[in-house]
Amino acid sequence: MSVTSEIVKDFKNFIKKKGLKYTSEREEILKEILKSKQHFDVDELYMKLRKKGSKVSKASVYRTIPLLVEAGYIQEVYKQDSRSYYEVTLDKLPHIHFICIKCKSVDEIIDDYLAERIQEEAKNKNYTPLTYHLEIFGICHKCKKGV
Amino acid sequence: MSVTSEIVKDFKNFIKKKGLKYTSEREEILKEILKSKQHFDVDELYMKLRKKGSKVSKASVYRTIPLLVEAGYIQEVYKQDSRSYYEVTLDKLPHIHFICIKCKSVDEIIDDYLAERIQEEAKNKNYTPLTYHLEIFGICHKCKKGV
DNA sequence: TTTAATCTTGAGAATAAGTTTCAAATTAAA
DNA sequence: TTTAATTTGAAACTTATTCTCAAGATTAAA
Repeated sequence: MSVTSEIVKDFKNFIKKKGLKYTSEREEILKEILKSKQHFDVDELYMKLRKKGSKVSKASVYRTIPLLVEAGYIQEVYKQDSRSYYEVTLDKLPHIHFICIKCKSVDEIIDDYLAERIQEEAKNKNYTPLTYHLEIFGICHKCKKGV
Repeated sequence: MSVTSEIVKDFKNFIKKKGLKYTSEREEILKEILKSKQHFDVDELYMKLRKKGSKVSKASVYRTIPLLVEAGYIQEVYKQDSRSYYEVTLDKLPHIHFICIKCKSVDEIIDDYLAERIQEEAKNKNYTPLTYHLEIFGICHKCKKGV
């Protein structure tokens, strides 16, 4: 069984367990998202669906995203200009973004140790952590050299 | 000379260097912000100013904030419900925010080890780190118990 | 101190992401 | 099927932030 159909099956379960109804719109949106290899926002996702001939509405996209976040398939990675960007989580750990304040480039790393420490800190505070954003603002190598 | 008047003097210099004009509105806003001991958003700041009898407009508050960020006196610390929250930078270490997605409460800690590790990671990537945002989203103790 | 050029202001209109409303359509259980 | 409950699309709504513009303030020079 493919990874995608495995996830689709799990999502159906998740929806049912919540006493909700499994609809073709929800499945379409999930499947489209699983194809994305990069960050995406609602508009991009909606446009991709429309171009494929899907009749799904933007409202449904907005309504489905929180479900997918709750189910753990996607996470919000950053906000920019009052727009939220998401990405597929899968088993990827939330990662660190380095944002250069000069050239606006975004680089990323995954630091397992840091991830663990963050989980610990959350638990010390009696929080049930779901996800996190770590953005480091600074100046990248290229800009420092004046490239 | 007090810390506040020192900053006010520096800000005036900053404004002049940029070829802008130093106005009473800009000074009022800066002074009010310097009094804040906690996170604030534009609305809170605007309300505080109005209660004191200030005639400053919300538009001016919105226009002044980017200048204060650029000058380094304040920084955006997180966004919630499409609203930005700021705090006075001074020499405070960037800290971690725990944001409860249910009750919207924000708690914070400072973790020196985490701060160091973040600096290290940045240097490994050849970045010159200036500041960072670490936001952990989850469910707080109270909400988990259903209070 | 007057002038003139430029910038900033307040008020309200505009913008745009995200949410809500509601009638019609779909789902799911009996 | 029948029926109750949920979901959908479309459009209206909400709300933070930005923009517009005429009137007022600041600045440097005369």
